[in-house]
Amino acid sequence: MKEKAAPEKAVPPKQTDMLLRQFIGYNMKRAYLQIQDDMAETLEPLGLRIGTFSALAVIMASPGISQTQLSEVLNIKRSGVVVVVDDLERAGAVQRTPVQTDRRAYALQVTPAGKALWARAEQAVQAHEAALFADLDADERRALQDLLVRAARSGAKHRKGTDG
Amino acid sequence: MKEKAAPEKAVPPKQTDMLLRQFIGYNMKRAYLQIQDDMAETLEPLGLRIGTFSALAVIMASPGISQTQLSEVLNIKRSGVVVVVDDLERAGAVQRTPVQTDRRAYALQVTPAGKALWARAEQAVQAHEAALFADLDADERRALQDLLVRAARSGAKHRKGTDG
DNA sequence: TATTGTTATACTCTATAACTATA
DNA sequence: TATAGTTATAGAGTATAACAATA
Repeated sequence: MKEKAAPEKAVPPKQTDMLLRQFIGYNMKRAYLQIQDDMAETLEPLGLRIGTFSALAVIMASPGISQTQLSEVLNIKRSGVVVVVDDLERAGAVQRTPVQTDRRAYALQVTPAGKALWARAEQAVQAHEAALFADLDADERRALQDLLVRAARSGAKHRKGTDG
Repeated sequence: MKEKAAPEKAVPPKQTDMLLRQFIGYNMKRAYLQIQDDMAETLEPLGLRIGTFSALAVIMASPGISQTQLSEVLNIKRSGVVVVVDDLERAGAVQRTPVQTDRRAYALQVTPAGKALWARAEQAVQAHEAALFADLDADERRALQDLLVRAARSGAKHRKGTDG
């Protein structure tokens, strides 16, 4: 199926991305893309995407949050939040409830159905990650978590562009 | 400018993504997105994007590589490689040279100008990462690198979808 | 028949800008 | 005038599908 008399093999495959392996950004991207598709597949049977899963988690943890606040936590624009919340509302998982003190804003709430959905989704993703990172033991996973959080924090602090 | 009498503060900001922090995927995404924009800004004055930077690195390390091979290393489709190579060729950084043994294929080569460009880009990104991850010491950066590589490898091994 | 590179097209995610209704 | 949510639109990145030239 792929044995065509080995017609050159000009490239030793182990070294092709040698120059990229030195960069944290490259390894981070590889690792993330590796799990992204799998994650989407895990959530699909629950009617969730990565974006709606994340939003649901945040509203679970912060009932009454506004869409603008949600956009800040998720690091996306308010216009993007609309689509995500529309999706969750259509699925019956969250509700836009009026805010008495500010009639422009909505307080987002997770419905009972949404809470049940979250419980299932959280468990599915936990199982998914346990399987995906089976080659790392608990200590290593903790270490990775810690380093990722600190790397993100360090990155945020030393950015050149906006908000230094 | 943003002090409107603190009109509820319904959400304690430290806990909003509490339920997401448990997931490696979430922390990986956060960390990666944190550096992605900065990376793009670092490369822009050199006329490179993350995609063309990566391709240039691979062709540097593997002169004569074909576009199909490049697509495998970069984990993108052949149709996507065309755009990237077009871009690098237009910039005078790489060349499509004919392959005598297979007239369908091109052997990709980095031009002298491309090699000079790579040297500058590599240095710029090294400096960029050194600044961005200043809060991690050398040991911690090595540990992060190692864990990311192993996480990606573990992920690739345990995927459910294609190629188990 | 299968493969290389190519084109055309579509889809996802996100950003920008303009609008409305409130404040 | 500024802000919350909304809409329309556009861009980047990548995917799929079909094609010509070659194997």
